[in-house]
Amino acid sequence: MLTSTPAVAPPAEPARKRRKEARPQELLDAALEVFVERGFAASKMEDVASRAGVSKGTVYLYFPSKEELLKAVIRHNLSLTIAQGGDLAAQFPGPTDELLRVLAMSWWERVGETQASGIFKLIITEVRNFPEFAQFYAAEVIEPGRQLLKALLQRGIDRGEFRPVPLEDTAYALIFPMLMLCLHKHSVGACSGDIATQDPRAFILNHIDLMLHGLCRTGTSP
Amino acid sequence: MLTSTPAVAPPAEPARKRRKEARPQELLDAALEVFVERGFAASKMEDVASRAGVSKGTVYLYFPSKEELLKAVIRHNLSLTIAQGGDLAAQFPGPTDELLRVLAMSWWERVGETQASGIFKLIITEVRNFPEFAQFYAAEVIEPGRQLLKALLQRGIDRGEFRPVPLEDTAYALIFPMLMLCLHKHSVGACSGDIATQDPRAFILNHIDLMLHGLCRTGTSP
Amino acid sequence: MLTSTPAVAPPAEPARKRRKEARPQELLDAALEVFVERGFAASKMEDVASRAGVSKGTVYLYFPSKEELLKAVIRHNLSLTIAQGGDLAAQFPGPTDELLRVLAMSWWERVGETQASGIFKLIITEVRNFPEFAQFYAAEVIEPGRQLLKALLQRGIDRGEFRPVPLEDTAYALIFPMLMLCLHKHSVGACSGDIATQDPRAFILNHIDLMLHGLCRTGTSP
Amino acid sequence: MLTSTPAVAPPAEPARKRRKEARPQELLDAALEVFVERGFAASKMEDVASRAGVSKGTVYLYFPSKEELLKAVIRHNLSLTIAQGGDLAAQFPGPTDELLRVLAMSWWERVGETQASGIFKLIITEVRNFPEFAQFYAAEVIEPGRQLLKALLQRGIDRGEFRPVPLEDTAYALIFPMLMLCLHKHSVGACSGDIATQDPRAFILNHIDLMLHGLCRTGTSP
DNA sequence: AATGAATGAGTCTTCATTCAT
DNA sequence: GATGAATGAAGACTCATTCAT
Repeated sequence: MLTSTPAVAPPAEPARKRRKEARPQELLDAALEVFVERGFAASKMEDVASRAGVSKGTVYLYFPSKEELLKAVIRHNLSLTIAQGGDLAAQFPGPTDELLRVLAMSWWERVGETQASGIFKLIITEVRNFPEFAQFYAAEVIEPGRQLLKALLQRGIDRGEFRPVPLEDTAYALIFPMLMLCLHKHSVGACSGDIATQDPRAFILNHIDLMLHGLCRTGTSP
Repeated sequence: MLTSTPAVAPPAEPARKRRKEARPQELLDAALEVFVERGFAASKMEDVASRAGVSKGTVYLYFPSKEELLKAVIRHNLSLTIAQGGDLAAQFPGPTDELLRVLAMSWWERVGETQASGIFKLIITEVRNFPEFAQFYAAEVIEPGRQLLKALLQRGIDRGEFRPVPLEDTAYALIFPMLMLCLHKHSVGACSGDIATQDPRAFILNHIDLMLHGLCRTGTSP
Repeated sequence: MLTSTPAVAPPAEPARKRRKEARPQELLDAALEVFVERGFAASKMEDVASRAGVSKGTVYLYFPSKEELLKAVIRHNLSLTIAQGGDLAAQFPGPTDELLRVLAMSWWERVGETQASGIFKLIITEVRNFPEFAQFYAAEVIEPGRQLLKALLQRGIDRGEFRPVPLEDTAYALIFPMLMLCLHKHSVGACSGDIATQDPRAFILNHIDLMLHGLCRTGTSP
Repeated sequence: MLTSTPAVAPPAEPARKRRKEARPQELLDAALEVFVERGFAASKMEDVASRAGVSKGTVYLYFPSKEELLKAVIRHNLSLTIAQGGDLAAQFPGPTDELLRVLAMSWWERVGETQASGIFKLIITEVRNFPEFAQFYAAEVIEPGRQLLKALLQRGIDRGEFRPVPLEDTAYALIFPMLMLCLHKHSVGACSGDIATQDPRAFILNHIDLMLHGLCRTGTSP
C-alpha cells in the first residue's frame, strides 16, 4: 500500500518495483517450503500465496499453473544445486581423503543446511507423476554428481590412496547417507526432533571416516 | 470364479466368503501400490478400488476413509517389517562381518525386493501430514532397527573384530544407503531404469565391504 | 435361525411362517418410526431393516423401493386413521358438547397416543415431494374429517346448543391444536420433554372447554 | 448489472462489493426456501446456490457446510421471529380482546405471510436431528412467546375481562392453530391450493372469536 | 425366504483457475 | 500489478438397490 516514500528516502527503488523483481524468487521459496511440507498434491496455491505474502491471484501473474510452479521450483532448485555442485570442482592439492571431507562439508553447508535440502524429498515424491523430471534430474544432478564422485575416487586410486573399488556403487554409497539426511530432515526429523542424528556434521564426518577406514580393525583386514 | 471343485475337494468355503476374508489384504496391497506410485493425496480411492478389482464403494466396506486406509497400509506393512526384523534377531555363531552380510541380504530379500519397499517413500512423504505416524514409526521401526544395529556393532567391537566407532551414527550410516535404494526404486528408478544401481545386491555387498574395510589401502590408514 | 422346534411344541404355526405374515406390518411400523425420527430423505433403509430386526435385503422382499415403502407407510397409517375415524361416526344421543369431548378423547387415545401420531409429521414433511399424497390425503383424511366436524357443529347449531359459526374455519380451529400436539410430540417434545403440555388430555379438555365457552366472562359477551 | 449511475448518484459502492455484503442474506433466503420445500436432507447445495443465483462453490465461501447453513438459516429466522415478537410487546391501552386481535394480525402479517413462516416446518422436521436447536428454540422462541401470551391472558383476567383459565394450556391453544396455518401453507397448502383456509386472516379472526366467546350460546353455558 | 457383500449413481466439498474491480 | 469473489471440475463418501449364496 505504501508505494511512495517521502523525499528523503534512500536511493532505493520504489518498494513496489523491488517487490516485483523479488516476487518470483519469493514465490519459488514459498512453494518449495509448502510442497515439501505437505506434498505437491496436498498443497494449496493459496498456502503458497499466503506464505509468500501475496494473494491467490498474484501467483498466477508469475506462474501459469500449479504444475508449472512445481516445475519452476524443481528447475530452480536443481540449477542451484548444480551451480553449487560446480563450485565444488576441485583443484584441491592435498590428499584425497581430505578433499572428500571438504567437499562433503561444503555440500552440507550449501545444500543440507538450506532450504534446498527439501528438493530431494520433492523429487523422490513427484518424479513418477512428472516423468520428464527423471531425465532432467538424471542429466542435471545425478550424472554430474556421479562424475564428480567417480573422478574423486579415481584420483584416490590413481594416487595409491584408495583401494581399487567399484566406482559406480561406491559413489552411491558415499552420497546416499547424505541424501537420506536431507530426506530425514524434512520428514521424520521434522516431527520428533530427537530422532536420528542430533549433529549432522558429526554424522557426515563419521560416515566419511567409515568409508575411508572401515569398521574392521586395521590388522584384521586381509 | 472357481465356485465348484471336484468331489474330493477340501471343505471349500463359498467363493464369496473366501473373497471377503481376502479383501482387506487385497485392498492394502492395491493401496500400497497406488499410494507409492502417485502419492497419497493424488491417489484416488477409485484407483485403489479398481486395482484391487472392486468398485469404489467396496473399499469403504473395509476401511472407513482414505486416511484410515493409509494408516492401515502403513501399520500393516510396518508390522511386516518389524516382524521380519525380529526374525533377524540372531543367534548367529560366526564372525560379525559375516552376520552383517547375512542380515543385509535377508532384509533386502524380504523388504527391498518386495512391495514393502514402497512403504519408506510413503512415510517420507506423509509423515508430516500424519504426525501420529512419526511416533508410531519411531517406536515400531526406527527404535527396534537402531537397537538391532547397535547390538550388532557392539558385538563386533566386543569380539575385537570392529574398531570402537560411534554406535548411533554408524548404525544410520549402515542402513541409510539401503533405505535410499528403496526410495530410489520407487522414484527415479521407476522412471529411467538405467539410473543408479543395476544390481542392488552387488551394491549392498559393496556397501558392506566398504563399511567393513574402508576405501583406504590397509597400510595407508594411520 | 431356530425354525423348527421339537415335537412337544404348541400347536402354533412354525415361527418362520408367523414371522413371514407379520413382516410387512413390522416393517411398516419400523419405517414409520425411523422416517418420523430422521425424516424420509435422511432415513436409511438399513436403519428401517435393523429396527425391524431383519437384514437390509429383506425389506426389498416386501417393498420394491424406499419410495414405495414411504407410500405404503402413509397409505397404511392413513387407512388406519380413517378407519378409526369411521368408528367415531356417532349415533350419540346426548348433548353435542359431550359428544365433542368424547370424540376428541377417543381420537387422542387411538391416534395421538399411538405410533400413528407420527404420520402427520411425515405428511407435513413429505407431501411436497410426493404431491400425489396431497390429493390422497385430502380425499382420505382431510375431507372425511372435515365432514365429520362440520356435521358435528351443524348438529350443535341445529339443536340450539351452538352459535351459528362459520363451519369450515371452526372445524379447523377445533382440530389444529390436536394436530399440533402430535407434531410437537415428535419434534420439540421428543428433545426436551418438559416443553409444552405435560398432560395432553388435560390440554385437549381445556381446548374444548375454550372452544365451547370462550375466554370471556359470560355476561361480557355481546 | 447497474454499475454506472448518473452523475448525482449516491456514493454507489462497486457492484461486487454490494453483492458480497448481500450474499449471506440472499443465500439464507434461498436456503430457507429450498429446505422448506424439499426438506433439509433432500435439498442439494446446488439447488440452494442456483436459487440464489450463484454457483455451487460460492455457498461455501459464506457457510462452511450444509449443516452450518441450516443452523444459520434457523438462527437467522429465529432472531427475526423473536425481534418481531418483541415488537408485539404492547403498551396497548384498550380492552384485551382487541389487543389479542391486533397481536394476532400483526404476527400473521410479519411471520405468516412472509418466508419466515417456513421456519416452523423446518424446526418440526429437523429438531430431532439437531437437538441443539431444541434448547435454542425453546429458549429463544417458545419461552418468550409463552410469557407474552400468559401475560396477555393474565391482563384479561386481572381486568375482569376473561374467565380464570389455565394460563399455560390456553396460551398453547391460542397459538397452535396459527402455527398449523404456517405448516399447512408449506405442506398440503402448497400442493392443492384449495384445501384448508382460503382466507387465513378470516380464519385467524374466527379462531380468536371462538377463543373469546366460545361455541355455546351465551345463555346456554352453565 | 433371508442374508449381506458388492455396486455405482448421486452429493457434499475442495481448490485450481479466472476475471472484474 | 494486485486482489479476492466467483466458478465448476474433480474426488471422497453414502446409500438405495441387486444378487449370489
